[in-house]
Amino acid sequence: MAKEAFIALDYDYIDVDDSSMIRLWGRTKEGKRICVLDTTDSYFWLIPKAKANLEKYAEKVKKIHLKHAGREAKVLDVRIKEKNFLGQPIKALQVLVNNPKDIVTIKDIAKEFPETEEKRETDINFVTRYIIDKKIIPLETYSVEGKELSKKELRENGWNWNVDIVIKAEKITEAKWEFEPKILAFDIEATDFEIGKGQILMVSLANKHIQKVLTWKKFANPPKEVEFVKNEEELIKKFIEFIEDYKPDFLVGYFSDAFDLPYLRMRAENYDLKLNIGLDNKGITFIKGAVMSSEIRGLVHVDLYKFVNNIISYSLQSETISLNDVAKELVGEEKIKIDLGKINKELKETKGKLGEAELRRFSLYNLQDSVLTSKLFDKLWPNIMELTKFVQEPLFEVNRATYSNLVEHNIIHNAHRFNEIIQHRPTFDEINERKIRPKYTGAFVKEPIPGLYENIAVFDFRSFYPNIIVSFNISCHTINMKKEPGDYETPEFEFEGKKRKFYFKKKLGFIPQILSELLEKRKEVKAELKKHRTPVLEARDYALKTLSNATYGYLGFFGARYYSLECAASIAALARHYIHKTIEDIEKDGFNVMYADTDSVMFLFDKKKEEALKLLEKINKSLPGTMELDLENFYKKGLFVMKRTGELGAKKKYALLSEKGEIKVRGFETVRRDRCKLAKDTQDVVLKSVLEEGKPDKALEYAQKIVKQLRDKKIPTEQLVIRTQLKKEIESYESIGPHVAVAKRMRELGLPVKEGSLIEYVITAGKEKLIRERARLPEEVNEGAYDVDYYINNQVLPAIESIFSVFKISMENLQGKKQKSLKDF
DNA sequence: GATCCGAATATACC
DNA sequence: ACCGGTATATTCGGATC
Repeated sequence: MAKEAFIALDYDYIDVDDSSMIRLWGRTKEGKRICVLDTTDSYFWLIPKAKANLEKYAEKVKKIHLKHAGREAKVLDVRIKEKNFLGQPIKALQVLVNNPKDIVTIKDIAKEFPETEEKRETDINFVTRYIIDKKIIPLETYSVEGKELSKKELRENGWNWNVDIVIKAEKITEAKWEFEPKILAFDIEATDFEIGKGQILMVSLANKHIQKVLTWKKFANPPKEVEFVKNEEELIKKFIEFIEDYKPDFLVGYFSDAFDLPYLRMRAENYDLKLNIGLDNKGITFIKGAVMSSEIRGLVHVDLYKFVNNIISYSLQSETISLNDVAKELVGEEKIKIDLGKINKELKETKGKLGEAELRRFSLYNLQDSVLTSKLFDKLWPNIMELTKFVQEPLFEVNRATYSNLVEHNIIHNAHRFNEIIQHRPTFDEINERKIRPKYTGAFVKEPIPGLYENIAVFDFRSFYPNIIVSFNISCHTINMKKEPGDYETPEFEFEGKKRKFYFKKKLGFIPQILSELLEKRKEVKAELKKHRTPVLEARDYALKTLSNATYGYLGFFGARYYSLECAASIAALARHYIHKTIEDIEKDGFNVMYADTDSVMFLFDKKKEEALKLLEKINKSLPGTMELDLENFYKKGLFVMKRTGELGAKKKYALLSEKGEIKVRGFETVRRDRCKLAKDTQDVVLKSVLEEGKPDKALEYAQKIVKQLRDKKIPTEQLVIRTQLKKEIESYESIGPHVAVAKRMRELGLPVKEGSLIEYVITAGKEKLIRERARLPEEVNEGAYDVDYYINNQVLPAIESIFSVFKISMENLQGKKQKSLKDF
């Protein structure tokens, strides 16, 4: 009997005889690479029609067997069990089969039986099934006891795996030990951005201890990290060798799912090389979906870009999620600046002959990318780890998961605690039906009256939507269309053209319960965080916040297993009800509520802080369930402006000055990335001088100075660059805006533009009427060639006009008076 | 040909 | 296709005078 403390980093399953075996790929406490073999039942559920004779039905199902895919597909056993489904207790058949791959064929036969109402859990991956039933959770540490397979036994089975030890598990128990992941970050440089064209010039590898660049482009005085190889083929061989020798747990890249690994594969194929860097000796699996994934068995491929894009980006300040911007914000370091376009052009024009200095810099650039990726991994590892442990799906999946995936995984991995049969993934037809349903009414936003205010209090609901779900027990399992005694109810609201109410049973549903546990855990973590802040605790808090906040959106998402537009609409209706009630309560106490958006209210507290706090307490006493209103902050000043069109106050646009002197800007051009720097900076100065000093006149002088500088062409072009993202394929635009026109130009120039690219352009002066006809790439713009009028009238003035109009300073009517209009400068 | 207005588009707020 | 609705602002592009 062998015994090893180990951690499961990766999971898969293989056919053994007629059934399937789970492989847990991981690391032992001593640092050996391990593969643990284990088994679990493979099954799905049949939900019978009400009149079905269960015993007879079970006997019939039990007899299903057929030859399929070179195997005997058969039902091993059928068990009649008491289960819950959609909140109702039912009797269901658990159909155990010998191989999970046969579930599809067997369920198709069982589906035709007259007794069959529904089939469920046929779309649960066998790895997920294993994790649910055996509770061997990814990234948790265990101890395994079992039989170690000898080299001979492995050979006999044809199991040529690149691990130190293979154990057939007999017993797996929890065991606490510290795991430090051994990672290797990598990055390639190639002559072309497009996969299928060009070749690989360099590969860099890095972690805390290693910095290495492999290249066949030789040059004098190379940095010490650079190792020259003969040619591209040798480069790929060395890369494979290095990984084989170093034996990392994770191979980490940035955008490597869709670039580095597919590129490497393509070039390796060119030399008949196999990228056998996985532990199963099977190379890399490329999973083509809407976005490509590259999976290496046992050596988990982490693509940090996916994680940042799906999960982290919403909490970042960065305007893009490029490695440069993200690393700058999260690890305080940037990429080495080189002109990749120029290098690629030179490579093409001189058939690959770059200057020595350029190559040296290029190699350092390549290395820095791996170094940044490695550091970014260290920073994000607690987040990835906490989410993985919490939702209990393998690291590879969590790395690439979206919010809805995470919410759903969390539900799936908890359903068994409630004896629930898991709802199926929606079919193509169901998705299409859901997509065409009309939108429901969402949150309430109160229109502010434009002006500069003093002494503002802000209250907001703590985790508003999650707490509504919990307090009103909202889920597709608990919803009632007609009121039953004791039901919770929504206010009356318009839903799909009718005035109506929805009702929710008192008996706690399992989704609200999972959510309430989540909120409870977050409370504990928050309390813990008050005592001591650690990266792991912060990451745990972020994971819990992410999951709880995404639950409401998940319910209204057409791809969700537990989709319910009625529930999502009910949550929104309750949110509207409680924000209105809060506004009324505050107004009843004599305060002036000037603004509200979704879960927050702003009102003039008139220097009566204590009274405001007392009111907060009073409101809280009247709130049901776990709902709670918090004091967000007190502010010294707040500015609200008018919409550009119409005489209404603009929603979602304000600036506040806190008592500590910090300015909080929302919605203004200052915080928008599709405005030029000059407009944003000018607005920022104007906002600051209005809020901090209360001096609009001084701000006006500043604005006038900027306008004059513009007219005199003293503003550097870089301040006038407008950045707009290409959100679709270039050809699919109906309306060609400036950024689309520029993207087309870039494509003609051979520059890399694709969906998602941030297009930079400057508007130049000229006779052409349309703006897009005068939009140019920044590098195309000669000094002073920019269109002064455009930047004054379309960029700078719109950003400040609305602020000045609060102080009755008009841009037009100032002509002839003591002060001059901005347009005169 | 100038002008008006809705549609298309991007981005932010919560 | 990969969580929801609410909201502002800009530019295009076609209709209208």
